[in-house]
Amino acid sequence: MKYSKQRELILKTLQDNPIHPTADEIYQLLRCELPTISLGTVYRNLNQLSESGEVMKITGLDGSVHFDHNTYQHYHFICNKCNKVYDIPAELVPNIMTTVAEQTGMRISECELVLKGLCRDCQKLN
Amino acid sequence: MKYSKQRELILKTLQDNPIHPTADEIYQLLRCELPTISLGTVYRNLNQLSESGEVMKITGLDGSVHFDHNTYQHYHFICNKCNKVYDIPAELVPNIMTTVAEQTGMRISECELVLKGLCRDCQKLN
DNA sequence: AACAATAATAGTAATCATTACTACTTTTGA
DNA sequence: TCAAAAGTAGTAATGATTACTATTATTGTT
Repeated sequence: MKYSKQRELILKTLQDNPIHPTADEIYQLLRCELPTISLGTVYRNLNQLSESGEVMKITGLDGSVHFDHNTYQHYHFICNKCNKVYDIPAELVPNIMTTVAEQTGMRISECELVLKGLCRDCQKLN
Repeated sequence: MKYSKQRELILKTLQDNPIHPTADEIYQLLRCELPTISLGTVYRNLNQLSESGEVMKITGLDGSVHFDHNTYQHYHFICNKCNKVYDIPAELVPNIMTTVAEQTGMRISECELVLKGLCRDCQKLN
């Protein structure tokens, strides 16, 4: 993979905005710094980066696709009210992959856990 | 929700084909029996049924959306090779929702777990 | 049984996210 | 310095899903 300023900025934007943005949100954020960047470039690079394991692609439950600079094994919680995406440390629910692998015989390489409900902030606002 | 023959057939098709079909696959299956049915009707009814909890919508990892007649709490495994979707009983990984709720303070109402890898059949074919 | 109100349908058009294409530009290593 | 390879911007194309509309089916009431 050859260096490009665009890819570097996409990765930086993702790291500076740990809000699990979508491809389009990253594109909007980037346009300030690099107004000529195209949405296709953002998609292409995010796909490359998630292929190579440098970023994490999050799908699930609401259908929209988010990206995460944190490639450390962890899960996600999406609030039904404010739509924020929260990180859930993998340590809270240990051994999902090994447990299921052992009991089913499947060879498991990826694991995506998405929980939904009300976050603590939105629970207060009742 | 008013009765309709279309909705009944969609639900029946889903029950008779526990292969976790997509909306379009259900549409194709139904066209034999009811050639005039439209794809929009299939989508509308699947969304209604998943709203009302009569069917389960599965998204995750590969982006495509599948439907499941089994509304009993359970998880899924998608094979990277044959793309089949397998059911994983919730009992194999117990208490995900309560554990995370207790430790984070989130109020959790939905939980989607999707695992990927190689199924047993595809492991043999090496 | 007839009837109005309401919800559902088929078929088509519109939308939205994502990918493909192409001529041009950057990077890289010799 | 230069050529090969990979990347880019901009636009067009694709594919899944939703919206729209005129027509049809269902349902509770006379």
